[in-house]
Amino acid sequence: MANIQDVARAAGVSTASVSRYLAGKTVRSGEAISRAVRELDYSPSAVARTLKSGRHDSIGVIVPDITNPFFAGLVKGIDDVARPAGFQLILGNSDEDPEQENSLLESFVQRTDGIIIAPLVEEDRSVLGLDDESPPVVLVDRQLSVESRFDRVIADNATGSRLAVDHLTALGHSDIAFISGPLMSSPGRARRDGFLRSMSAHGLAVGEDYLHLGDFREASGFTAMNRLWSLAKRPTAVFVANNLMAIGALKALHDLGVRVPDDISVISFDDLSFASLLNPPLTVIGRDEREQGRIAARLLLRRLTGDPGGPAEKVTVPVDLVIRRSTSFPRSPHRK
Amino acid sequence: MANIQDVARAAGVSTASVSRYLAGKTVRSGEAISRAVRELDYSPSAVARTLKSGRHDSIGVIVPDITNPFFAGLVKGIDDVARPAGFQLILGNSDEDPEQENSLLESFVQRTDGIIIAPLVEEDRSVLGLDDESPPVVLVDRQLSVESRFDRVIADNATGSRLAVDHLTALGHSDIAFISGPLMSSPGRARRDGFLRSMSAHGLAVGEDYLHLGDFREASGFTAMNRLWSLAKRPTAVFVANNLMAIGALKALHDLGVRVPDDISVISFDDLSFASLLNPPLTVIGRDEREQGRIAARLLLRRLTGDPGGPAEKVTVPVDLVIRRSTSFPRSPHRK
DNA sequence: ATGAAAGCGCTAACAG
DNA sequence: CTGTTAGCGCTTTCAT
Repeated sequence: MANIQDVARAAGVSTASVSRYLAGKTVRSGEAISRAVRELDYSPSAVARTLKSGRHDSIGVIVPDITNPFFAGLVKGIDDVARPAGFQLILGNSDEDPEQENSLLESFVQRTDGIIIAPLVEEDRSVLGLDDESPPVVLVDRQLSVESRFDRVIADNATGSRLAVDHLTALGHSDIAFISGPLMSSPGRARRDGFLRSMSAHGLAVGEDYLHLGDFREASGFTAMNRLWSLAKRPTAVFVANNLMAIGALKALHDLGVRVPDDISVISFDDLSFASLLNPPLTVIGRDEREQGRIAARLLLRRLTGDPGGPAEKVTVPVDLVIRRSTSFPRSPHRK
Repeated sequence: MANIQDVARAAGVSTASVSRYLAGKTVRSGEAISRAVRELDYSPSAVARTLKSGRHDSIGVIVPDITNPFFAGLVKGIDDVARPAGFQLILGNSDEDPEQENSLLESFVQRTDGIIIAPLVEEDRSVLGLDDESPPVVLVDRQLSVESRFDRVIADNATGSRLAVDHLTALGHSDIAFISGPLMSSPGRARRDGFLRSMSAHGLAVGEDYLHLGDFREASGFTAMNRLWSLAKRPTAVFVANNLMAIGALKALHDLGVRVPDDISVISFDDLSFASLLNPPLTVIGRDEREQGRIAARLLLRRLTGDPGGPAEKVTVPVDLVIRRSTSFPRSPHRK
């Protein structure tokens, strides 16, 4: 591989001139350099460049589950604004595993100019352990409990839960179960708290039986739904804290031969591109994840290219209720 | 940020000793170095290390669409084997755009020890332009037309198409339409060729009307299906070349009020985790994408840690027919 | 086992 | 505008 010295020699100039030429500055012998570059098929070493300049021209994104369409959309949104700004996107999938998240984060701190991350838990030690030397970090979809030194863009989870409960109660439901995300994660907790608060605002109690803990993955929704249906007093509606668990729950009901919404109403957080194709089409609390990604990227770019200091900013993105066919008024007797 | 010199100074040794200590070699003053590292919160610069050693300890993966569950699964499979082997995964999404693919590839050539890519087209100039200096590359899911210098792992697309056609004809269909992927991509072409060949093996002709070109994305399946249904002589079955286009096609049929499989049978390439939840559950040609990812990763690791030379290997992964409910014998009259 | 020193390839003062 | 030069932080001979 040719290096800058080879080019300088071939063009009969100094390496500095080549470097300047490469940086787009006007150089007297640009012609000759250009030719030398072409003939030697020279391309500058990004590693050396980074070592010297400290710039990577790339930003890192760490998500808990790239398989989740929500995060896939988020990433696209980030790409929408990062790429035109001249930044490569580098993706990492923590797979809901703190160790992987930590190793990804450590790696990205060294390899990127800035990081956008959806931290696994509110007390995320990896993120909290970051010091001033680390590149700017913005939190997306999930936030931390104690710290507020990071920019962040979060969905309005409390309102989302309220919309779901309001919808269900308006239909006449009162026996409403909840399949929660992990309470260590900020959306997990916020959605559950919102659910509980809204229920009690409606004067409705929620028994232990009706509160199931999941982990945001499909299998846990499946398990929780099976448990729910084995209860002596079955719920007439269930609110599931995310899309993947909702799929699991739907599969469980399907296997059980339970009809939705005839036997039970189902509503979930997070829309899906194919939600309308499901049987039945799924009623959801949706939001614009791509826009959420764009906002996060803009927040990060501001730190990168504008004022690196300044107080941390929190932006909340709205959610909305998308009524499809998986919810209706309670129809069947729901005792076993 | 402390550097190796600071540590050496604090420990009263040379930088060489620190470097050796870091590399896990036995050093006399390991104790002192260890303390210095801890006190200074030292962590070695990956960039400097790479510049010197040439190693990145990471491998790059470039896929056309991270939103597609197939590729998401593939990436997980790669991660399954790359991470235990000590390699970070770095993901890039080319978004079916040759320019993005090229920029990603150029970047990854500089930042990784090896690359796994699903090239957009068979005549992929970015990949074909790679020279001996580039890190090893393995092709996954899609291959190139001319070159065979790359290891690759490909699905048995021809068999997949045959299984689909056999299934449909066994049900009694003869008016079978096909929504194709881009013919510039290897699976696009292989699946279409396989379809045509199988059809003629059954003595069935395929009119121009029944051959629609898509781009593997949802919207194109939607459009194609609408066209198909506006034909004077409608097909009684349609074979869609991938999962995303199948979703689009299903949406079109749904909007049109067409019943599946009563009015038309639908089968597609690529399974989906939620295929059984669709209305109706989708009959597909499936394969184990995660395993496909694992194989690709193993192929790459062999180049990285074992024999870098050796002839390129091609492995073909099997496909299978998963019969659900979207296909049945032709029932309704299908003339307009 | 250890230290001195060269150098990976580049950029950015600095002096001209 | 140009060339000289000093590193960025590390690994790795090469002597010792």
